[in-house]
Amino acid sequence: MAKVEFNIACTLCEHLKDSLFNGLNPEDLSRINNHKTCIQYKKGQNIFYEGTRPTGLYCMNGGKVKVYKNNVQGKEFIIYIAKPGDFLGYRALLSEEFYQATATVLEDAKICFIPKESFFEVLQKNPLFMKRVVMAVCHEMGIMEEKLAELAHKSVRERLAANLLMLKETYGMEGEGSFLIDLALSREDLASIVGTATETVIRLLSEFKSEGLIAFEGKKIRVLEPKKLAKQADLIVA
Amino acid sequence: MAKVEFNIACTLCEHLKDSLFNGLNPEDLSRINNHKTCIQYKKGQNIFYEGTRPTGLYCMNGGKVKVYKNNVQGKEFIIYIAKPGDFLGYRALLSEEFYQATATVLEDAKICFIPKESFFEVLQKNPLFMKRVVMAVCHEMGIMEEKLAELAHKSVRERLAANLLMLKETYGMEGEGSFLIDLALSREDLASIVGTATETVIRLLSEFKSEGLIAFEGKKIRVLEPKKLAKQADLIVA
DNA sequence: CCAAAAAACTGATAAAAGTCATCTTTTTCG
DNA sequence: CGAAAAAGATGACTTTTATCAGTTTTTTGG
Repeated sequence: MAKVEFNIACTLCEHLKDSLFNGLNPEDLSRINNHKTCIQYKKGQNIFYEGTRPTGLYCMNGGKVKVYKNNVQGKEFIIYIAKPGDFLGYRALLSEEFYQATATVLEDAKICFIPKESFFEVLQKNPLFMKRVVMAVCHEMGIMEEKLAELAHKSVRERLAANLLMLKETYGMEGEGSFLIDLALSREDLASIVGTATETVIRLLSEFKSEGLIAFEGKKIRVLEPKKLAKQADLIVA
Repeated sequence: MAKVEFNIACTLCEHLKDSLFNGLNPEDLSRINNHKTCIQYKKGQNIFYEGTRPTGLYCMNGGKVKVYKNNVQGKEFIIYIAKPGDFLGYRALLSEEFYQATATVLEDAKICFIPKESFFEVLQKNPLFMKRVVMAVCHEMGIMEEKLAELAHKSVRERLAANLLMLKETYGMEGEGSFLIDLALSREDLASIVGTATETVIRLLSEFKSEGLIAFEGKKIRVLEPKKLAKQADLIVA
């Protein structure tokens, strides 16, 4: 499958406002812009692989990408789902390690690649940008700590509810007093997010559905009762 | 309980070499040194609390500290155990958020507090130090990703084995062809590291003991067979 | 040093969730 | 379009692990 290039100036990128590049001075932004390569990926294609060395930064311009680790038996655990505006693969780049996870396209994506040198150059001569990157990394780390504690002590039912709410926050489109999670996620992928078996997710989803908390809309899930779902997630021992 | 101060110059600190402050130029190190307050803590005392705002950075000079989150039912999940040379509470400081975890002394500790302003000043005027901090944060994040995947897909037995090996790597003292984990950890704390119930840890530890993989030495654990323990951890479907 | 508290341990039981087998529905692609 | 593959769904069963209740051992502090 040949790689299809596209091109769009960073200054004209509709997702610049959601990205860490937002606020960069014109000079630095043009440095990024002049060195980037933009590629269109199809669903199922890989962006990078666990165990390989990063050579630059990926910046999402369109689509959705899952970042996941494979365990010995080949079971996936999804660490993150990237959306337009997000950086991809910056953790390993900044710690100068190999990728610890693999990135695969969930929904056809447009992704810009910025070579390591250009990114580091801008990072080094722009303390404010550096500060914003550090803040973002540390914020991400807080989310991970939260996830760890959740994984350690919550039931699968609670984790599924919590993750549906999280997906609603990030990908939710409001309408008809409810929220459509705008992400075509297979049951298997949802299981890899929650950290459970596919069958268990299927069963719990249909429970949530019959309890009127969610509805299915094609491949997508509509959250009908966020508050009731939050009760399911919170483990409130009333 | 009155706080007991102590004082030691950063330049003379025996743990400087293990710390991120290592390699700092004399001027910057003396700035840190001149603004720090060093306090001795007893076992059980708290360093900081979840939900409060960080006002500076803690740098460990002695002892051990657990950093953990409490869930709704009061169950702990231990995110990290800090040892001399480690920074404490820098994540929330750098992301300018509230602490998301609580820090409590496990073994009597000596800890230096560096006010936010001094730390940020050195950070801003010293790009190399900034880079090292960023690398450390991103490395930490990689460890968390690993832990997440482990928690999601490994059994308690495997996780216990993996965590014993991890503790051996960090706190292990070689001797008699085996490694003593130099950390007086209660069964409850070990359960909070593994993410399981105390009773389960007790049962599995005595299994490992009767299988000759570990031995008990007072409150501490000696790893007798790291390789066999690794097999238990790895989930090798032979 | 001794009583009380905390930690460690043990056994029984129940609940949660994984696995396996099978079937149906949907999607993909030649 | 239609066959094959993939995804979704359901039921039966097993395993793991949490929970509860109770006992023993160790630690702590007056």
